[in-house]
Amino acid sequence: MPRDGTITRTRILDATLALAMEKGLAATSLDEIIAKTGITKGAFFYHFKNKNELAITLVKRFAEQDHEIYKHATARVETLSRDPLQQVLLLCGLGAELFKEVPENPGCLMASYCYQGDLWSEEARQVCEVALKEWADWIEAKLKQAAKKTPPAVPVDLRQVSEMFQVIFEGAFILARTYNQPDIIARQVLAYRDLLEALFRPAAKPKRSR
Amino acid sequence: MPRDGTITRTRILDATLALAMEKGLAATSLDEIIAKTGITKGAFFYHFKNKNELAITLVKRFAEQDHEIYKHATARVETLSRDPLQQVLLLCGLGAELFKEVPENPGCLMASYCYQGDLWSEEARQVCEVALKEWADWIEAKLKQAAKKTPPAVPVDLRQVSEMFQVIFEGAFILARTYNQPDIIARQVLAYRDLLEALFRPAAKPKRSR
DNA sequence: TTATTTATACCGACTAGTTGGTATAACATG
DNA sequence: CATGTTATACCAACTAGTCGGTATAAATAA
Repeated sequence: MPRDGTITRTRILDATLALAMEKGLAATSLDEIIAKTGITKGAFFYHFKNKNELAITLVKRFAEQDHEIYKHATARVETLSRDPLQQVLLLCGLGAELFKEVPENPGCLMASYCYQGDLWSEEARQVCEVALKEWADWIEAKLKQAAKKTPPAVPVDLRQVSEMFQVIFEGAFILARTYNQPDIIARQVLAYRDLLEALFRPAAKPKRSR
Repeated sequence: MPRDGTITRTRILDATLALAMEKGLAATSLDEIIAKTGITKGAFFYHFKNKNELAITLVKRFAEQDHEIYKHATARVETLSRDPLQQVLLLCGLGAELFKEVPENPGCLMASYCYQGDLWSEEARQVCEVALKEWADWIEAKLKQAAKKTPPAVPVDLRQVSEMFQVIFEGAFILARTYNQPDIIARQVLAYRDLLEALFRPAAKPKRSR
């Protein structure tokens, strides 16, 4: 056996991810990827049959890592509290913490893909959809439980409120880049948490009840 | 005066906007833009000295149009209600309406730029920042007025809550593309509106007050 | 133990086509 | 005719992708 090729493969993916976050994968040439990885054309095309396969492999890995975070985070908050609403609020806190000490160039590969038609194949789309859905599903289930105990202060579509979790992240990434303020991500997630808390506040007692 | 060149100029910008939304400007070649506009290289380079100037001109025009919508929408809701909170809630309703009958490929040029480093010049960034800020400023002012009348149900950073308006849009665009459901944009804005309403609900009366 | 085979992993020059951009001439219109 | 507008022809640099060949190291055979 020659030396382990999965190392090179991983290095290619890492380099590509960094470049994709910074300038978009569509605008990144293979030559740049190759240079950053420190390999040659030949090596690259040994591991990936073309740029598109690289794109899909990369987003799949991204989705897998997201899934790991999902599993870890939900498990964690479920041990920290038994109350479903508290679990969701804790999840937000955890999410904010993740972006407190901020990565170099915060952003989402999926978002970057979906504004670059070349990469936005149906296959890539589905990978992203599945990755996003599991978060919303979990949150929705929790909020529905919470709503049984404490009815929301106003009538709302809890599915939308759940999906908003990711809407916040995706939107905050963009504002963080536009304002050049990475900490906006954590702040937005915390604001979302506060709004959830307000939603599930015990309602104001009317004049007299029952 | 020879024939009017501003028509061609506008046609170039329109064609470019459509392509940029669909596949990203970085991945769009000048040849495609030229073909879609129905002109030639010579005409193009008469109007724009290079692709980058086109990019900046385009985002500036986008920001101007955004500004027009801002002026129109805020003026409208300010006539519809005298209550600042209601004005914000109405603005959300208006925003949702705008995306009810949905444009071809909903999305935000600014978001598309900020994931494509080539285009993301400091100049472009500032144009976007100004465009985004005016919305947040207006909403923040209104919410602060509202907070005087009715203190928020939980302590929140009203600046973040205001900026969330755009966070919702930007994030919803991405989810709309990922889920292939354009109506998610209107739904998210409405959910945001509902959360705001919950936040400014009169607080539950404690055992006894004053 | 040593030589040979075999499969994986990698190299770097090459190609066919595309890219953004230029030079220059033709055309339109006041 | 003068100016603003558009067309044609072209280029150098870069693009993704190919191809013949090499290095490595484990498995096998002598």
